[in-house]
Amino acid sequence: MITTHSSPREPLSKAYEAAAVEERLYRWWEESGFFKAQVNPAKKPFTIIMPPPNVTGQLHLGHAMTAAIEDALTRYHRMKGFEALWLPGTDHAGIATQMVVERELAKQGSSRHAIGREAFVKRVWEWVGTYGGIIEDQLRRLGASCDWSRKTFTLDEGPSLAVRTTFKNLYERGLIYRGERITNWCVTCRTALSDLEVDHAEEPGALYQIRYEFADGPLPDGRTGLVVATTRPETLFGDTAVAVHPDDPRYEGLVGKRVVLPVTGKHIPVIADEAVALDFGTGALKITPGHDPNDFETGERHHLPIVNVLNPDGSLNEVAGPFAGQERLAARKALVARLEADGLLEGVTEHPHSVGHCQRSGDIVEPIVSAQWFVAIKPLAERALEAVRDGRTRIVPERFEKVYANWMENIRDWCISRQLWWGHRIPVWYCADCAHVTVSIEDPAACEGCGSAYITQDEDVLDTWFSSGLWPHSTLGWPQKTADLDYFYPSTVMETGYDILFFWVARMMMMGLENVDDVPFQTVYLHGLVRDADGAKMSKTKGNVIDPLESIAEYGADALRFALTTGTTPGNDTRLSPARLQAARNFTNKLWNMGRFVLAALDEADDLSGWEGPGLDRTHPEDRWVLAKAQATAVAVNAAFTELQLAEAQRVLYEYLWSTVADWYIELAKVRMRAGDQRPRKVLAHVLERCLRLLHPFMPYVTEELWQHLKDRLPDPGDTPVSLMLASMPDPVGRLGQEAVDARLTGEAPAVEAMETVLDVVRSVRNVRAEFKIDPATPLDAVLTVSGDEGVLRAEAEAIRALARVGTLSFASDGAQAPAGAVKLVVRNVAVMLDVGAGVDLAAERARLGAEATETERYLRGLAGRLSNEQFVEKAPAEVVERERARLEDGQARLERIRQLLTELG
RNA sequence: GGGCGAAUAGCUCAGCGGUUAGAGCGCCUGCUUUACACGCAGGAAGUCACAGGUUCGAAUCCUGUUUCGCCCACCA
Repeated sequence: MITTHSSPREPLSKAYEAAAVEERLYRWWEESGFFKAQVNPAKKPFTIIMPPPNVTGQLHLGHAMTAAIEDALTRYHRMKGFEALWLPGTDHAGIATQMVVERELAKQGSSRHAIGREAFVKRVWEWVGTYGGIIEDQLRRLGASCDWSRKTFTLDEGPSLAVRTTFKNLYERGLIYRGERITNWCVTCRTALSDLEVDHAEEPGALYQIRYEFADGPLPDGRTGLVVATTRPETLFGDTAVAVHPDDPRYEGLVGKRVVLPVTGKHIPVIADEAVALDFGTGALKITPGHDPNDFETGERHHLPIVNVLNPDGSLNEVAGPFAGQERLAARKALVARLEADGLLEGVTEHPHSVGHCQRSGDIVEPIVSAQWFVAIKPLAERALEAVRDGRTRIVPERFEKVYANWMENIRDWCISRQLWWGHRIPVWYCADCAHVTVSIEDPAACEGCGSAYITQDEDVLDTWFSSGLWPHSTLGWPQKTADLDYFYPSTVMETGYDILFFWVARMMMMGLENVDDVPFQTVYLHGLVRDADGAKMSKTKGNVIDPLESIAEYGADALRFALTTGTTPGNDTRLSPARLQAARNFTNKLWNMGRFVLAALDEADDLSGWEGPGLDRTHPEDRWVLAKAQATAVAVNAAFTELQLAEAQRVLYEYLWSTVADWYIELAKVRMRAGDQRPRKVLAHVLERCLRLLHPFMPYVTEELWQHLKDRLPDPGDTPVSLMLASMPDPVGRLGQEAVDARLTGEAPAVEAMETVLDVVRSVRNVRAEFKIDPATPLDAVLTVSGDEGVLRAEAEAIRALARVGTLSFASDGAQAPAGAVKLVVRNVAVMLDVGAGVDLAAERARLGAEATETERYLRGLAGRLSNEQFVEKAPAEVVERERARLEDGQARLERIRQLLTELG
């Protein structure tokens, strides 16, 4: 038996204790099946496919950010009546996971090669079995309401079938091909990489000028050779030509000559190619088709041979002669020394340049030529580009649509084969007898071409992102035509960090359109990176990492979620500091204590007659005021959700709850409740309950816990299911229409305005008290002079007296007069005369009021100027003009009051 | 070499065409006020980077400049 809350009448702890609430509630939610979604034609679907974290990963703030946003969206739409599916999963993360297990093996003095492929893969599965579930439980701690019954792993049967089906389809359409191409090679990971997996960084380097001697001896002008410039001298063993620009006068007549490759004595031709820059280096370019993408193309144009100089581990191979076996950077040093000794090194200049590094290992990436599998991506990219251009998929923030388009327009074929053992093995079999290539979804027993049984499967696995790219449809059952796919696809929102826009989002767009013939999601929401308090990227080596689990333990999951998603905007990085976590924690505590107060108020009520009656008594100005603002808050929160402005939704709720309800309404209610008025108890319960619903998507735990205590004691029970997460979202727009919400049209504007005046009067008295350093306990007598209706001020007299500590409050209209030494100030249309006892400096008073008059005059001049401007009155919306007129009137009334006081002062 | 973002109170950031520009933190002055010191009340603090322009109206839109940051790109 799971208890939903800490027992109805047990006193609540003075401070909110997240740890006492979170685990219990989560277990209850999950075991009750509240997170589950199913095909339901009666409802509209709302789908988010969770970006699958690495299966061996640990929760970091990026995940926490993702979870906070996606859970808020999911819970909100669930409460809005959508069939909300948030589908979790994990990614096998090829290189990352394999490296982790390889490191383990290395510690034991073993290696994957020592134990062999089968044993190694088994070992990784064991690892996944042990550590694979950790991140799921960490997501649970955040309160993630995802449907765990649908949890998927990229290597599961379904996604694997999707991978093989996609591979075969693309192969048959000619969009997947195998080719000898130049690709990025990581010598640490010993695998090819896609262009995206290479990070470029500007680094100090050197440009070596090396003389290649003419094979036929010196020229008539005395030159003995050509000088080439290179940053990677060790690749010279792979040079198969030297290229000059055809119009370069320095090298006129040299094309066709042969030069001698240093060390090896090999002869290579001088060729002419327009791609050579005249103004860089020496104008003579060594061509190494095996180790430079540009040279590879030049080589193709000139039919040059390709020479590979590197072993897979980054050491030089046998073509390097005496340098064979040396690691590439060591070889570089040794070769430079040798060239110098041979008198072939013409010079060395400093040359900072961009160097590619493997995203995973950090090692310098080497371009090499090898047989790899590629996706001919252009046709897929065109459709993906079109889908964003025509708005079928929208990217938030919009500026990333340009980034996306730019990448899609310049996309290059995608190298998808990896020389790893952990991943989806490429579904290709080579025949030993007929050389036929069999591509098959099922493991074939024989060659498709000749029936030979001597077939062997391709050794490589696919890029992890290949399976990730299928995620939005492979998790829903594709390639089967499932009801899930039909109902939940395309997903509503894809929410993830902007750093994987190309890696993942772009690939999902292409693959989704290709496989399902529809976009994978309607909206892409990109959040920024979480940085430390100083704006630095968090990293273990810097030691500035905030561990989300520690934050949850210290501040609570609600606080962490709130801190991560408040005061931030999509696509912009955000800084998280303990200060922000504290502020969020304080808010949860504030809410908790408001709840405690309201619950106590309900307990203490000695007469709640009419409690069950329909709706609330809305006659009292305080109640009308707080209810009108509650309504406006609900409207604003719903509007913010529509625009995916989660920070705004939370800001509005924070402000309403703290600044309106806690700071004022509760204090006002106390006054009336002490006098025996029961109505505020109902209003409090109602308002708090509405806010708990609105806030629940962001702070699921504290809101649910309070709601459980509150739900059976509501004045207007209406819709009270067993859990807050199943309750409906207050949405006045939906029910009443936008116009009806507008305070002016509902007739609430006068009540709201009048109450604001009351609050200002209270503030002004407090202000004077502080200014004159009057003890807070000393009551001050006050006289009010009101221009206009003073009904609300009279109705609120007790409130003013209590909150402002006024002794006798009287009205000038009753003939009351302030004593000669009273401090006089003007609040809106009210003059407040405060008896502060003896000793008011008349001159200072005159100066203060004079300054106020001047300021008000300046303000009024601005307004009057605007209103006397024909253009303004003509062109500005009537609403704006009207508002300015009203302001002018109010301001004039105020100015009059000030002037009158000045006259009285003499 | 292209592209993007940021520049608003001491700090971190909202606001992105219509009040005399806001919040949190920090700062100053007071408070054991029976929900909360994770709190309450009051206060100080901003030529919204700079220069032009569009507009009845600009922190907000446009152009340029400066300073940071990021992304993309095969310059040996």
